[in-house]
Amino acid sequence: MRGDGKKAFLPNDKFHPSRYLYLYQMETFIEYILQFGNLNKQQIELIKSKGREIELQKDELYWEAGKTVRQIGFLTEGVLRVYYYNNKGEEITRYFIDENHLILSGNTIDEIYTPAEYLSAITICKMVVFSKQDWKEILDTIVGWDTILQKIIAKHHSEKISRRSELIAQDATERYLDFIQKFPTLVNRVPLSYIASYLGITQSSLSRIRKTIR
Amino acid sequence: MRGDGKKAFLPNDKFHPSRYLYLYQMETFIEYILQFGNLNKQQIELIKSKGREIELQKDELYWEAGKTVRQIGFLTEGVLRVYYYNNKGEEITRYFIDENHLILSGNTIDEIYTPAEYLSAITICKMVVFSKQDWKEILDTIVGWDTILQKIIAKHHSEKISRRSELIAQDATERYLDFIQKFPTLVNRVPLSYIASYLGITQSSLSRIRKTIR
DNA sequence: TATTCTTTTTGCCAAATGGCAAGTGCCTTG
DNA sequence: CAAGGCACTTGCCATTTGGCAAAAAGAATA
Repeated sequence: MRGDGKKAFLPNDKFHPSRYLYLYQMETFIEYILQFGNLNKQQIELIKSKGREIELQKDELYWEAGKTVRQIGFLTEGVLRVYYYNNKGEEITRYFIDENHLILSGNTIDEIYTPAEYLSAITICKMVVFSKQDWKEILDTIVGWDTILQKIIAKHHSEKISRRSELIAQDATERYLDFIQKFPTLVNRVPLSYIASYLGITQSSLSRIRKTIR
Repeated sequence: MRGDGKKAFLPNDKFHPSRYLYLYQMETFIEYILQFGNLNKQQIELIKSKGREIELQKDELYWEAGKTVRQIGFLTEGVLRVYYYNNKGEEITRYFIDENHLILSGNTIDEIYTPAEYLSAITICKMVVFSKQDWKEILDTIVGWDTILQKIIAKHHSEKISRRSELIAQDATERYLDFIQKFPTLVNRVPLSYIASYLGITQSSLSRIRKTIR
């Protein structure tokens, strides 16, 4: 899968697959960042030196409500979901996070961030993570980094708002059609019940709706 | 109303009511900003020198879909609403903006921002506005201004997201109860039809719901 | 105060969605 | 291959919400 059989690696080689894999995730992150602003080689090296790759297993928690978040993460593979419990104790999916999204705890670096919600992996996820400290160092070192961040945040922001508010004006069928149009890559990877709670309908209704569509 | 009859002003006096009114709006803005970070006198003066007060009449547009936004605004009095038209041509209220909120067109300064939605005044509104150019000058001059902004943006962001996503998991009655709890100051100032479209229900349903509640 | 315009409430009925529980299909595990 | 566990589907019926149009209530204006 990774490397596509182009090269054979020997263990302990500095190009050992695991190392290569690491670079691959990081490369994706850099590529993403460069969409929002330019960075020179030195700056890119700094970022690379600070990032660390992690993998989350299915259903593994990345955030937990009430527990301090100490990392900034970038998702390169997999799907996460953010959810909370409403006053009836039901688990409600607030939104999904798919590939190539930054996960900025609370958006500000110097503050301690304690989410009121949970963030867990729907599928196996691969991420690049930075400690808050390293992230702050990047922020202090790279001129223009904050501008890049602001752009990314603004983009995420408007995405989320518009997705959400359009949902509410639609009936259940329209919501689902909208969902598969906006998240074509998620439909087949995310359990029905999560999609249903995201759309604000019951799982059985969604199942029926799905039947009428095809 | 303003000034509360404490003083009598003479026309052309530098303390003439209109001048005083101006300062009052600006004062509110400064006060708001200071919640998010410190500024020295000189910095405050710079901001004051750049801001301009405007008043919007009822139903007057502040943004128009497809038209470039050239201002940053801060609402000190009144209520605005952001709305768009769905594919059935219905007007959907995306959210309300009440007192003490910054209206940052697209969040980034140097870009041209062309909204896809409308922003208009529900009541008479008083605002402090800055041209993008002046705003940029403030940004370039005041160290830490961007940090303050980021905090404000982050706050607005999480407010909006959580308000929206909680709505979708509730039935119509809960949505309304939630609304009056979260926007106690709006309920009596905003026409029923706007609230209904914000909550994703019809006006007549909302009217019926309101009857059952009290 | 009468007139008109706008906003909100209602009645009636249809359509959409929920609740619950059982059924089906698929995958895992022994 | 059998047994159990999930995830999804379905049936049946209750409840909620919508659609439409008319009535009522409030506001604005002359």
